[in-house]
Amino acid sequence: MNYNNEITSLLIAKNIQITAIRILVLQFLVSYKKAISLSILENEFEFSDRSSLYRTLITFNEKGLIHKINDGSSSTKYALCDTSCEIENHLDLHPHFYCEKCKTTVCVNHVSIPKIQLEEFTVNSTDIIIRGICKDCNKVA
Amino acid sequence: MNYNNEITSLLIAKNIQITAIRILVLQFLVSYKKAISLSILENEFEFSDRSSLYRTLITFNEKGLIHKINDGSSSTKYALCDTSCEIENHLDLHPHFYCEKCKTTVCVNHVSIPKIQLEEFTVNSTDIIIRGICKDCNKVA
DNA sequence: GTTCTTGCAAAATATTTGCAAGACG
DNA sequence: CGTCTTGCAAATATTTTGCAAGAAC
Repeated sequence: MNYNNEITSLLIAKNIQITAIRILVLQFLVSYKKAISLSILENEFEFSDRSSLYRTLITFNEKGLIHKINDGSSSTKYALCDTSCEIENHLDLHPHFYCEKCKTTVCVNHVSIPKIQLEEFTVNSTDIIIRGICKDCNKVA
Repeated sequence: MNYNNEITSLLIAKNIQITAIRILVLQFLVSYKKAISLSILENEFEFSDRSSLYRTLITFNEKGLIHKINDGSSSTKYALCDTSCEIENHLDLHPHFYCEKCKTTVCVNHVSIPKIQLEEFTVNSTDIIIRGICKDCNKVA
């Protein structure tokens, strides 16, 4: 395919073959600003199929374009990785914020994860979920 | 019921009505040392029913006897609260460690959660999951 | 006897896979 | 043509609920 823009460049950079649904999902991810779940994608792309969207997420995650987030809600979420995120060292380096009111999750890119060392364990990574009320929901209340 | 020991005392302290299955589940929780999921309880108590065990966990959680943990595995886990944990202020005050090899989760009681403040958000609580390899699995490897 | 708890069945939700058809290089 | 991707269907896993019977107070 020969359709050049930032989106396709991102895919190429991560060595992901370009397809229509992948472009659309990535466009959506970039514009949505918040973490997405499979069910959000299902609603957004009703013309497509759950399993295709699911496999799109799997692929993006495997190739290091997005990362997986467990925010404590019933569904797994995904968000775009930092540009600094390499596939060889594919870790979330920032906490995530979960709004208990609107149920959305965002990356907190400007805070870094403190490295907690534990004597008894080998530590590979650390995930932080911060819960509370987001700016928009605070306004409403 | 009139069956006095540490287990029933714990239930009474948390204002939980004493029943047979609740005693057994709590005994198991105390001795197991690790976080448990519903499916672990189902295997342990085959004579009982999933929904009863599920509702036991719900009750324990609501009454502040256990807390819920999302360790990134496919199932929700639960662990005994610190004795200091009050129902009015029922938060996990410690990180959890998830072993990527044996898939078990434990409380890291001797480390406390750093209080991360965010300008844009109202912060209610913070959950930390540390991933890696536990002591026992390190020995084997 | 009223309230709370349990067991059974089933629903609801979320995640995952097999397979054949289609698109891409 | 061979490989990768998609759509459809269905399986699996997990969580949750309705309801009636039973236990506790």
